[in-house]
Amino acid sequence: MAEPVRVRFAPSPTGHLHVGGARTALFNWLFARRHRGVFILRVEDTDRSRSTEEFIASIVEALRWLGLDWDEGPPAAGYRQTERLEIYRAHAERLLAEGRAYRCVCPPEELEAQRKAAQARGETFRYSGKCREAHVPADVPHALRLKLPLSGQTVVQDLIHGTVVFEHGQLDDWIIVRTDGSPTYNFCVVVDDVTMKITHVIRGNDHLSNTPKQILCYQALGYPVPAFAHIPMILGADRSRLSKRHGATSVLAFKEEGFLPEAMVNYLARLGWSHGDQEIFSREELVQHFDLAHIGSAGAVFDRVKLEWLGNHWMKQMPAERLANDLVPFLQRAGLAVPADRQWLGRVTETLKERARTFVEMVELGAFYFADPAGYDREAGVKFFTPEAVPRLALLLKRLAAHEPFEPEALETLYRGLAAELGVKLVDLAQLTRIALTGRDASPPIFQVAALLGREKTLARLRKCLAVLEGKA
RNA sequence: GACCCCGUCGUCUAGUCUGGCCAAGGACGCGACCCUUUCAAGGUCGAGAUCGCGGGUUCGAAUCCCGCCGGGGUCACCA
Repeated sequence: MAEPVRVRFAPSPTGHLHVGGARTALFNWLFARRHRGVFILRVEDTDRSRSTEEFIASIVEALRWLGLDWDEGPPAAGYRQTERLEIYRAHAERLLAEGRAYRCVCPPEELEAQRKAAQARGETFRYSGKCREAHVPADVPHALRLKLPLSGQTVVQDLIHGTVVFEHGQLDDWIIVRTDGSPTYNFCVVVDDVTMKITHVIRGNDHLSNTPKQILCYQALGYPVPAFAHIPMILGADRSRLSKRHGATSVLAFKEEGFLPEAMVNYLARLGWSHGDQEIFSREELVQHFDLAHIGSAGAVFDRVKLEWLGNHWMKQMPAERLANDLVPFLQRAGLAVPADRQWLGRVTETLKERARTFVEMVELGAFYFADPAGYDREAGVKFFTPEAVPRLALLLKRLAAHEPFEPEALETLYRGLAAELGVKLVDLAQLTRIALTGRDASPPIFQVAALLGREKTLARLRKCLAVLEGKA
């Protein structure tokens, strides 16, 4: 048996979890679960000015919602970079002692000037190496730079992109510790991944360019280099990196909209990864089939419409109890009374799930179950509130008052009989009833609606409608 | 600008490593029809890709090689 797989997701809490980060987390999680390995959550909060507790809580909430549980990480201590400063300091000191790093006192303003000059000349700025052999004494304020080889190349064996070669001439002695003593991101990542014994670094493609610098750091430290897999980025419709201007990108925003986490996970997994022609995956199937080999190498455009399709698909799969349960907060938010009868609510969701992609839509489509319609859809009224509507409603009221049982099948029999009797089509009676009961000309099957509403409410709404029509006449 | 990555229907993709089964398959979306008490859902059919472009190698290339073009990413004492 090979060494156990250990992977991590390392967000920096400077914002909410966005879909790109969520997919990175998902791929790591799937890889860990697939190989019975360990999934670690690590918080990269070294940027104290932008990192907040609120964002950490938000990211945790998003991961929980998606069902991506971690084996190691917060709230346990030791998984936040701000708690690990001593570890970075020790590693930096060792590099310095072993001559793999050196003190640098070049003033930032001077470097900035050189950067501008290089840019003007059309070149990439690289640190001159001025302090490399300067032997700066420890008692003057200094930054620490990693000493890189001047020639040769570093090869990244990427599990997705294959062999990627970087010339050392393109790299420079980068800063691992700032003048204020704080470690830099690239250095922390290496030290963390090494000390947490990470075996596979699965992260966004935007980090591929940083990888040779990091590999050189592993080597300077004398540690084995983990395997790398740089997954392509998620793009907006214009094929540039997905951002807020492309619309909702926060995972929690999709939760608020009422998407099922199953749909989100299914969608995200299929965005960039594939398993033949299969589109629908349960969490278990994903764990069973996921592999890095079938992650594509091209960026993928985020397609909300396809997510919505999956939203509807998973709604249809979900058992009534689960739907009833999950719908409650959305009812509350819409200001609708939450019915005490959960079983009744379950039956209501059964009639709604075919046409809803999210819980917000479900509430919107089924509001009439929980409150009397506020009015009647204008266009529907024009079409169905004809002169014949009044006598028809009156007749329906009369027949419905004593009809037994008040259930879909019996109601349909009654309606069909009445339609034949009046010489009209069923649809005429059905639509009239639909508008009276729901306020609109589109709803779940009307006999089910009536049965669910019960005789009392059904009659009351028909009566109300009749009154309105007579008042108008 | 330099370096790196990427390039199959509008979108997600199968196929590319191990050339022929691909005059390119599936899915979302779109159109039509069927079903039907409405709307959805479902079913059937259809439009939609000269596999970024140009050369080569080969009996044969989406698949191998070279060049070009296009898009994206990275170049901080940010993460």
